[in-house]
Amino acid sequence: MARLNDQVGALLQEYADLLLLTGGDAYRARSYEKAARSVAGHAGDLDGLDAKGLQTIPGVGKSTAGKIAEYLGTGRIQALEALRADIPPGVREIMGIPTVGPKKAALIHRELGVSTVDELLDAARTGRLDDLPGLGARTAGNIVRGIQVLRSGAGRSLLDAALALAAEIAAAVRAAPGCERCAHAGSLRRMRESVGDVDILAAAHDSAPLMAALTGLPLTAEVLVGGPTKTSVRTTTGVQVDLRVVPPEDWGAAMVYFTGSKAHNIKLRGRAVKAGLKLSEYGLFDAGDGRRIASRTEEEVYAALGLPWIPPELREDRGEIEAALAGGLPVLVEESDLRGDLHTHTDLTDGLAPLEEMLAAAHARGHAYYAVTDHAPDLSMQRMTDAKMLAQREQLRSQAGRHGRMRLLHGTELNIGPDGGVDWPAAFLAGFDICVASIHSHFGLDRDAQTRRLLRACENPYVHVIGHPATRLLGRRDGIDADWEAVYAACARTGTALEVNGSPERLDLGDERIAAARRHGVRFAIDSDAHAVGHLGNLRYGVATARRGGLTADEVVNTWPLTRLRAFLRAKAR
DNA sequence: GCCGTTTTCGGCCCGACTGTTTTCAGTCG
Repeated sequence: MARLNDQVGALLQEYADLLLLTGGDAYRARSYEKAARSVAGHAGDLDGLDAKGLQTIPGVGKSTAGKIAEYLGTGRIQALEALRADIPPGVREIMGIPTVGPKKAALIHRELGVSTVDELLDAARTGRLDDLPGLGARTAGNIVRGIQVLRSGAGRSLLDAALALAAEIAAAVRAAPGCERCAHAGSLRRMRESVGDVDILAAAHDSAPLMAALTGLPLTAEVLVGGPTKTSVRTTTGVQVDLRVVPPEDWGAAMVYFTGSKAHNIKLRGRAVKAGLKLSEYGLFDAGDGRRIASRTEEEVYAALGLPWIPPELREDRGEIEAALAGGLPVLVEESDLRGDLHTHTDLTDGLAPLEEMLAAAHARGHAYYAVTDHAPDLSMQRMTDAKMLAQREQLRSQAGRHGRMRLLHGTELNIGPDGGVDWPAAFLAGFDICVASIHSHFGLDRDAQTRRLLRACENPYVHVIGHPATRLLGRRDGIDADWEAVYAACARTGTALEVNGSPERLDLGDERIAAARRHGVRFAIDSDAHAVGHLGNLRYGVATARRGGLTADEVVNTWPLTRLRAFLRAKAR
């Protein structure tokens, strides 16, 4: 089950969406949206708060607190259920299609009776949308493309949600009588950016109590397969979970087998065959007499194949087995290598928490340094001004020494305009300790224009890091098109770091581009892009993505001591 | 619906882009 705060946040967001779809006051809807984000990002637990306590959360007033309290008490929100009765769930789904908002979704539903994405796709393809006022053939084409983008990521869970689900299930299975070990495997263990299902592996002599633990969970909506070695369920959130139970002595071989990837396993089995062995989920055996060679631990299985243990993030058959054989596996960066975070926000722009709270939370994470990088004025919705930024700098300087030995850097997240220019003239930029620069709009420019744009940003002596370089949103938006090889070369030449943005919705750069960029000698920054205290932990997903790209600690500038990092930042402006 | 060094009403996230229109509505970040 998702964290209670997230559940409530999702309900408030749904309420806001339904208000918009029913033509309710947009400001009212925005209030609920704001409350939804605020509640989800709230550091404390909602459970146990009364209506008065709830109102201490920013953006939560009397009315919203009442709805949350109602949910905590009864598990329902009457007002929400009333709106749900009016609007089919498919209409809200339609609203989630890029280029479709509440107005178009409501219009299409009202005029054509369309209430599912499939019906909309049909209506778009048969030209029925063109008859509606304000909609034309181009709109229909955009809707069809939008649905395709959405579908390409459909049915997949993002890394943070999948890991949380896996942890909850593994804990329940582990508590079952006779369970000796339990852990997640599959693409989730390889830390892919999104996963289609969640694989859980457990070790026990008797599987029945473990299977019962899974099927009996409140989050289990439906049992798809129920056998002695494998049980598959669908959760209330629609995710398929497979639980496999193996004898404890087979644990290592099963872990290798169920972690995959398929291509990695095929290569391992081929290697086994050549050595007169047979590898399966039950162990590594002598092909002749069937004698068991190895199976208890992963290390044992890999060793018997003449290989060192290979980190799961690398098991994609992208050369890791060859590298392992040659003794050239990279020593991958670990979360504990990170000394700081170089891209974070506060409530001065679109963050949720005030500066002091973010600093305190960052200090609690043990950071040696921490950069505050709120948005700059070109993102006009954030209403940044020179004066506000300078006041924040003063505020930050006054915090120096109040958070142990953590050093504070004053930075900003600049906006890379369509021509590659950024907010503020050089003289103002020179006042920052660090500048991240990111693309936030004009995603549709052609390849040449996007490349020129990124190259110009790299050439800017005050731009130290390119933030979320590809600008993708997983399952919702493909990134921009650019000549990436040219961008990597420019980053390497100019000493500009590329960000590995740890937000589970971005993971940008992605693993394959990281691997390509590092061949140019590019440096990277693994950042949380935190907009709330709870997001500071996003570094975990950034590290996982960096590991998939094969990064070592030395290639990541925020693993460096502050003096080396500062030298890197200074070198840019020379 | 929320909020307050313009404080109990009247603002609130502004500006650009897209696609449909000839002056604008809807969407997005």
